[in-house]
Amino acid sequence: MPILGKTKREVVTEFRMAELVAAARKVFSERGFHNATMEEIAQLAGVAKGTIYLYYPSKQAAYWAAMEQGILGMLEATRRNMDVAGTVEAKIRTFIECKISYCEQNRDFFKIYYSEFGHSLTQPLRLRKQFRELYAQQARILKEVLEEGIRNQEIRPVAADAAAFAICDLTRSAATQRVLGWDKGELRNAVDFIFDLVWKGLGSR
Amino acid sequence: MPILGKTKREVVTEFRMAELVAAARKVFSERGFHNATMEEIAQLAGVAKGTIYLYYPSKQAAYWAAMEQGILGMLEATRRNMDVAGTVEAKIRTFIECKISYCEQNRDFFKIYYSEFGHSLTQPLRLRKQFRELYAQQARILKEVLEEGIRNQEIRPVAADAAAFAICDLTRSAATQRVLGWDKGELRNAVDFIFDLVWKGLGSR
Amino acid sequence: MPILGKTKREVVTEFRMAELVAAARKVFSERGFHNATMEEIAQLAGVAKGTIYLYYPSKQAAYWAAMEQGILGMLEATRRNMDVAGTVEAKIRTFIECKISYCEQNRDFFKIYYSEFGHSLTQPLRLRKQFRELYAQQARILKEVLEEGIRNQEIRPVAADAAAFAICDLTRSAATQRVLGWDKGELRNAVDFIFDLVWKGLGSR
Amino acid sequence: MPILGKTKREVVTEFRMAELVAAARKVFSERGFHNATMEEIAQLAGVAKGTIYLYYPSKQAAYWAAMEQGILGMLEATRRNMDVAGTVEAKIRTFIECKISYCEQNRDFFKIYYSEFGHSLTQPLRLRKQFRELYAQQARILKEVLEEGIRNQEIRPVAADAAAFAICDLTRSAATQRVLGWDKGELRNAVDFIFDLVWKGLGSR
DNA sequence: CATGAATGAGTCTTCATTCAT
DNA sequence: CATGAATGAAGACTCATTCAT
Repeated sequence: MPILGKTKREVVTEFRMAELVAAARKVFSERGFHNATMEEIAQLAGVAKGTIYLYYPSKQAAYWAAMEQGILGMLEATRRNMDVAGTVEAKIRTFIECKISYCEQNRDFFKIYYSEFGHSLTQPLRLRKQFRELYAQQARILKEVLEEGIRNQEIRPVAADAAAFAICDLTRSAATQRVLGWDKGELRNAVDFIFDLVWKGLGSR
Repeated sequence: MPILGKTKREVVTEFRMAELVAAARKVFSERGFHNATMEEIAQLAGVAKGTIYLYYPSKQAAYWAAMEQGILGMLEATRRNMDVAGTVEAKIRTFIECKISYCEQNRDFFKIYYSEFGHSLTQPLRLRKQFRELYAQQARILKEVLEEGIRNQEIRPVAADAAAFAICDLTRSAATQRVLGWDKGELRNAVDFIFDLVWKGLGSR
Repeated sequence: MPILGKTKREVVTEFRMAELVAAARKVFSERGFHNATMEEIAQLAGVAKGTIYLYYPSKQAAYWAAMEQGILGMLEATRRNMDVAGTVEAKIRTFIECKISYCEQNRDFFKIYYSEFGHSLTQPLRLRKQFRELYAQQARILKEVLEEGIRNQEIRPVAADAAAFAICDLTRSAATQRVLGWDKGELRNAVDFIFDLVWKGLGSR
Repeated sequence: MPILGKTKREVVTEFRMAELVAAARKVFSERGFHNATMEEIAQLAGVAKGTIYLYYPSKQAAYWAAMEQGILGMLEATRRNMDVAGTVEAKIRTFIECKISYCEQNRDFFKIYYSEFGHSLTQPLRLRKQFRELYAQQARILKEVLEEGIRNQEIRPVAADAAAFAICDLTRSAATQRVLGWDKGELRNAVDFIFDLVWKGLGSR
């Protein structure tokens, strides 16, 4: 007797997976990949160790799942809000704000995400590729906006991709400072600061 | 028979330590902290595993020594060159150029350094403190220059420390792209790009 | 509504068990006891893992069932054919031929059977007993024939049980070589070889 | 200060390895490969678990080392005694006697050796190859003797390799019965029985 | 000082078995 | 009867660290 297209079992499964991802995210964010143990994740999720392996084939996979879900969520939120914004200016500001705000509200994710940048130089190539691909998507969204700005002559003719990376990095840095508690000011101020820097720095005059 | 204030033993010790730091740097940079083994470091340095423990009390310590040396070197090089530069403008440009250039020439160090940012959110507090302290020194140098610029009215009255962090991050990002080979252009162009962004972004008009 | 003395349930049960034994035989023969998994057996039998436990209390039991069925089948086939044979000579030849031929036609069984000899030295005593008992039955059949031959003076007065074991072993070895494909000749030749060796070796002259 | 071509360390290493092989042999022979644990082997050898891995890269390797050493020992002993024997008849008898006697005196080895035959049908190909290769060496020695006998017309013109295998198998069976305690008679009798069977069975008349 | 053999705590992963549905 | 998700015990293997030589 499936209701709403889902059997009870499917609902349970979905719930379990969500719990597991959340537990994984929390433990990985607190300990880092290597110091996290499957045992601790299992306990936090309230299941036995073996149960994790019913949902994820390995520690790596669980880690990746936690991160990917977070990145996709951030991407999704950012994109949705940018679509609403009308001007190039508003879109860039929205991008900065959304990312910082999402990271602040999803600290566990942010810690994993951020530390993954650190790994990206030492990890085996295959894992790096996956991560870079997701990261590049963010930059791409921004790049298109920047290119629009350049066509409008709102922005001077710079290398759009380099600029996009720069904005991403500045935003990430700001997020870090807020998550770590170094910056305890208003979100608005942090966004304004970056946006001003960028908008003036790239401005056409 | 001490010569030049150093006994033979001290010279040998110093030499050994330098070799060990270099080996550690290389191995840690290739494998990351957790996947590096003392065995590999020892082999690369041409000593036995136990010997490392005569110079460093733990793996962590060896890691930290490798990183600290690198950061201090970078700091030193940057400072020396900035002192020569006359204007605020030149100093900022020098800062950016020196850091990128140092990172490009010391890739092993850079990889460790960069990945340490990733760890800085998940590491135990004590280690983070040490790292942050060194990192903050760089920002401080820059902050003073920016404050000078603000007094001169070359730079508009922004929060100097936030701006300093922003410049550090932008610079680090550029270094990353160059070390990873994503940016294969002239060093000059990368420096110009960041400098222009910053100088225009922070400029007084 | 029992028909032919069996209710529908009994028929289904019997069918299920036959399927399970066949699946177990196949998987055990391919992987060996330890590397076989209940999961794989279940899949091959087209049932869920838990279902196996409705028919067999443990992995060991399933394994044993697969083997026992095979041994009894071999014993039965051998006995039936020996009963038809008239002379001692014919009976011995039939024994050899039946065993080899049965093994060639039931390779899954043979692999388990053969590997069980290997286990028989390291297994806990209780399991060994069961296996040895079945094995001894074969030797006993042969022993009686040999004793008949000795009474007839067709065979010289040797220890009948030792001779029976020897013939069993020679036969098993021949079967192995055929199953492994080392001996690709006619079945007839293999049988002749063993029989000649034995008949001449044990002959009264 | 090496003495007799060996440093003290080498002597210790050699001793350690011998102890480990012996412990491995004992544990594997009692439990079988899968039920043996590295922990138990280590305890029996009086070392820590990790120490085993200094000498053997894996459980498999330790197992194989224990077996190989035993097979080579048996081969060596057999060959040495056969070389002394003058006639074909004496050589065959010696072969049978040596093998049985070696197995009786090295029961731990024999159990592993014997059980390996069982595995040889289910093991991955690579391992089987190694084992079969060693096994085949024994058969080859015998085969050459048989061929000599055929040339001498002491033996009727049979397939020498099939006969060699048959003798090996008969011998192994006899060894099994003695090791298991089924045959508690004189070694001499067991040897005589097999030899008579074979010698009459293959005899030229 | 230098060595490297030895240690053993620490973890991921597997899989037979159970049991609520 | 049948299911298959959940369990958790068990074990191979790694590697930082120690210490006798």
